[in-house]
Amino acid sequence: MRDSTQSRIEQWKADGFDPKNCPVRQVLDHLAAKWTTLILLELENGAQRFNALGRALPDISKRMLTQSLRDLERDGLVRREVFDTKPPSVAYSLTDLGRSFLTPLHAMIDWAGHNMPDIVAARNVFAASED
Amino acid sequence: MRDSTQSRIEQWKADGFDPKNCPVRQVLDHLAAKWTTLILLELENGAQRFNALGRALPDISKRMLTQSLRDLERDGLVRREVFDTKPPSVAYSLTDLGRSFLTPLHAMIDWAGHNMPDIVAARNVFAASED
DNA sequence: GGCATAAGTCTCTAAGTGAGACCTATACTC
DNA sequence: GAGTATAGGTCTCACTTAGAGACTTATGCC
Repeated sequence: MRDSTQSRIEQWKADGFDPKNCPVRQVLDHLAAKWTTLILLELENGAQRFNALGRALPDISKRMLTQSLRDLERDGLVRREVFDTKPPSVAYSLTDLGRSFLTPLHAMIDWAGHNMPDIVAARNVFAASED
Repeated sequence: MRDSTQSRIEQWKADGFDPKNCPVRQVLDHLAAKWTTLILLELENGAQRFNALGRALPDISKRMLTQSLRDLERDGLVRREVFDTKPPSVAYSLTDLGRSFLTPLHAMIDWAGHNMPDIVAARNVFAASED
């Protein structure tokens, strides 16, 4: 096996990166969280309000919806706008940064959709081998 | 209070998908987990044994290493081979399926690396706005 | 004999998640 | 004018999950 491609992790270490404090990891830890990706997909078509998001994602609790939206806002992927209606309403929408994340996200979703049959088959084999 | 545009998730629902039981989500829940991606990256260069993986990923516990490897094995991304040495050793390596996942994974990592400055800037703005 | 190594398992505790009650303010319904 | 609904959350409690690290079983090394 060729060794011309050193692993990314090895490179980072060589560059003095502490893997425990890896910035890419910090970003991915947020973005790969269960709900954030679903929220981003839901916002792909345009701004949505808090409760509309909650209805679109039926099994997210308000608590986690709030928390996930805060994370996305903090990282600059989502914009939060408060409108002075009565009662006040809040709209969430993608920033340019958030929109740009959809490309790699869709790449991963497409991979999952495309390879689902193999994964299901592997799971069946694995389950069968456990008896 | 109808939504004017139909989101991708809405479309799936219209197609009879239960979002709670979405197969893509099941796959992504595993693959987007904290450790699985790091393990896959670590295996990119070739097979590794259990303890070698543990040393490469210094802040993973043995418990989670075992569990993550099992998940990856179950989904067919990683192959586990036991060698009858003394004491017996176990090598983990990527399957073709696992290797194919590296493409979208690297796309996401590249995005994170490339957009890190914007994210850090956004976090600073957000932290400043919290006072 | 005592220590190290292999690949885990087991237990205990700490942290994170989900369900859902509750909050403040306004407007509509009867 | 009491009740109900909507908005966008927060708060609490129960439950699940993750992390730290001791323990296991068999062998080789000094």
